Amino acid sequence: MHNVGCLNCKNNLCIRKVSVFNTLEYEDMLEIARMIGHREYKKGEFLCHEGDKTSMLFVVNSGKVKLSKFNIEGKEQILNIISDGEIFGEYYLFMDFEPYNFSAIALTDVKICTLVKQDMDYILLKYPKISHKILQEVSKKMIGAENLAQNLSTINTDSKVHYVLKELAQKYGTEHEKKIRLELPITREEMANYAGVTRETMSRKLSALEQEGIIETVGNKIIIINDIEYLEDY
Amino acid sequence: MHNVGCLNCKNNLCIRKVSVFNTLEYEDMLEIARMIGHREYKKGEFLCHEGDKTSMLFVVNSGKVKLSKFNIEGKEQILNIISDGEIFGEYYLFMDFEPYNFSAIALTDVKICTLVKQDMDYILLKYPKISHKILQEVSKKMIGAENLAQNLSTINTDSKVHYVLKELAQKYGTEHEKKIRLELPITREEMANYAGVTRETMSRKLSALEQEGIIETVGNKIIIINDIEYLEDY
DNA sequence: AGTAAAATGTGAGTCATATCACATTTTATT
DNA sequence: AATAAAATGTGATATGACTCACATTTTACT
Repeated sequence: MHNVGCLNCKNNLCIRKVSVFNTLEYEDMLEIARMIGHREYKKGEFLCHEGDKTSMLFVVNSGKVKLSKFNIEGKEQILNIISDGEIFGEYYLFMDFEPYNFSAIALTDVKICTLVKQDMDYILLKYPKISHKILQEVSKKMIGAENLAQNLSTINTDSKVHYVLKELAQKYGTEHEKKIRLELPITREEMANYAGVTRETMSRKLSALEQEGIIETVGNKIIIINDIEYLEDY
Repeated sequence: MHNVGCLNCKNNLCIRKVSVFNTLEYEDMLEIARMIGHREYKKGEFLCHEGDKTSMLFVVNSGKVKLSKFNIEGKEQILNIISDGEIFGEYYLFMDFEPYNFSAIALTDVKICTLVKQDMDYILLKYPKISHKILQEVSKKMIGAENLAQNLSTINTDSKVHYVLKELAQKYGTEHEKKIRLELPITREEMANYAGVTRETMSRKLSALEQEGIIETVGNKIIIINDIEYLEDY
């Protein structure tokens, strides 16, 4: 981790691209920008650890971050992937002394803006609209978490793999003539850790889908989904 | 389902026992009470179905409700159990036309108070404190959902069973001389559907725990946990 | 109280996935 | 460009939970 000055945001307001803040007046955004701390992390670095007690809001300015939990045997479960313009850690702003229940790990080199709880308390009081925006944000994530839980509870491994493909396609896919081009932000192993299967199983299931013509792989980082309906209908 | 008048709440303000509302002045609570709809459901009835598009806040006045998702094969995954004084459906107040992603089913005969989205919009505007309270509520549930997801991702069936016992103990257990008396609001099958295992596996694992002296069962509805530390340490 | 229905316990067998092992490919680093 | 490190693919095997079946117990209902 590397602390950098406010240079990033002076001319290029990071919070402007964050939906939680972007309905504010420019002057109000400037006020908030003054409270923001800036950090940079290299790929693979931890932004926070499960169990940490510091409460702050993380704004991803550039890059991607995964939120994960690790069980005793060290197995990772990815909960969410956060891209630039998105936030995380927001629910700890409303609970006192509750330790983080996840770790955040940089998937790429990232630039992060942070807001500490005390400042956020002030901001929420002064701009009640933001509360509502955050409620929308948390609500959406809640539905995501519950869908993930349902997916993980299935014994059907195929549908776990399909689920991850659908999730990634929705967030990182671009449609071209009924096909979806998916630029993967994560490795096969991480796809497995998101789906709740082993790396080997993920590898085998993707091969099978390619055999059937449902998907095509281009190297390791791109997947073309030929038949998204097949994945959805399953 | 059975619609009842406001009788329940005239003399006995249901929202008084709800943390989201109970810091308001009495007059304010009365104002809100006038907007409240009242319903009663028999055990087993659905309060809402996954896919429903009506958005309302449910307040459980008496009884217990489970929130579940069902996959295509009909397998149930219980997401949460809501007791009297608690609310659910709150995250749909902040999203437009988003269908429910769970079904709610009465575990006992229940009395429910409801607030429709339009009224809640007014209430949130007039009493901004409530937004903050709801944020706390949703944040807590978010952590619960993520913990559930992690639990379901484990291949270790023992730890899934332990997880459910710990969760239930925390909510429905009473401590007596280092032992925890747990009055179960759900059946073995539902415990299994919460843990993400089959009924048979749940049954066998509980028998094993009883063999080892970790727990004792008293009929089907009471479990005495002799060694909670064993479950926590695992 | 008596009967039907639901919930629970438990044995036997199957099978899909985790695990282990290792070759191969891709990516990162100097 | 060369080398090391990481990621990926794939075969063989084992294992443990799911499935099915049915006896038994508990609960609900008239």
